[in-house]
Amino acid sequence: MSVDATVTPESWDEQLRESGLRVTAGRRAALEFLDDHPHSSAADILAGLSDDIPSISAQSVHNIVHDLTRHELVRRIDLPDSGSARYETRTHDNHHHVQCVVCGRIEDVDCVVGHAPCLTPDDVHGMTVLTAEITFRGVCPECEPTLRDRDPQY
Amino acid sequence: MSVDATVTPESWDEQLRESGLRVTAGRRAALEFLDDHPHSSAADILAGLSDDIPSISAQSVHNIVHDLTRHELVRRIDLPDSGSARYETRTHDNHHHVQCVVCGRIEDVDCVVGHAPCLTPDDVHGMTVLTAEITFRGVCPECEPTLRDRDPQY
DNA sequence: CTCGTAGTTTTGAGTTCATCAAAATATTGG
DNA sequence: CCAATATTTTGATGAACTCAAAACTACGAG
Repeated sequence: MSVDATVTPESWDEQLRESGLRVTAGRRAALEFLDDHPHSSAADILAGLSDDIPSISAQSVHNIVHDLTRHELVRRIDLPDSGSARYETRTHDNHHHVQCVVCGRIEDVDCVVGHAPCLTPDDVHGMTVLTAEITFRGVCPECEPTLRDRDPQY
Repeated sequence: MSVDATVTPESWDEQLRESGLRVTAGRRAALEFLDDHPHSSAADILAGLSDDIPSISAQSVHNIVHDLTRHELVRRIDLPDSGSARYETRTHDNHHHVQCVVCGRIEDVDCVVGHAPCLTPDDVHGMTVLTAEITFRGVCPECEPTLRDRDPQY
């Protein structure tokens, strides 16, 4: 499967250059793939890029997402029961996520209250809060019947 | 190092039995240790229990925290840059966490707004939301000087 | 346009965290 | 105290990610 070309490919090149990163086929392809497939794991990215770039290696993908994360071109997400870290291209809009506890499916949720970091807790033990990441956990429509079979109380 | 005995040890036994779990030395010790050392990793627990229970193995610790998590006697936390999953005994009060992005230190934060799940997002893609977990990320007082040295903009 | 340098990718090995399976052991109801 | 079964232990296995050095490539200088 190849990536959708409707997203202007040049914009990634510009963003890479603006971050002081060199433009390589792997980085461009990873950004395009993540834009089309948000919440992908490193393994997902490797599988998605292997057709276009047969030489790509798992380590390269790890290097790429690591570098892109450090320069905030992608955002890394760590969730329970997901096996591995996920990545997405939406980096500066302070959105959040819903995760189905049954199938693990992840979807975006727009900022809940006001502006980033969205919430102002009382006692943060003297820490300077930079961001607030919210993960809603629940059950998606497709999984509710499954859950009801196992646990009629729901 | 041994655990603090001010927390009634019997209460853990009761909670284990109420959950249909057998009372074993490992489970009791793990609960006591986690109560004194919240946000511990499996490795932390293993190290903390080895003095009292020399025969304990890493696999036993994984079994224990897995079983206790399933029965909601402990809660598992997955955070970025923490290396491994963390566990804590506060399970039913819907509290949240602050994490220092420099040293990784984790502290508790009490529920921010109203009742659990604290927040009601607009579009959750049809999912039934059960919980909302908030992770604040920031810099703790001890690390701010360090950060200023590296990045004078802060 | 060519070359050189420094940033990237690749190759290969290694580490950590966690899971699976089966044998040994311990808990608890009877 | 015994038996049934849950739990721990032992050992093997796997997945995700990191580390290090060699091969390669982007891109600016000349």
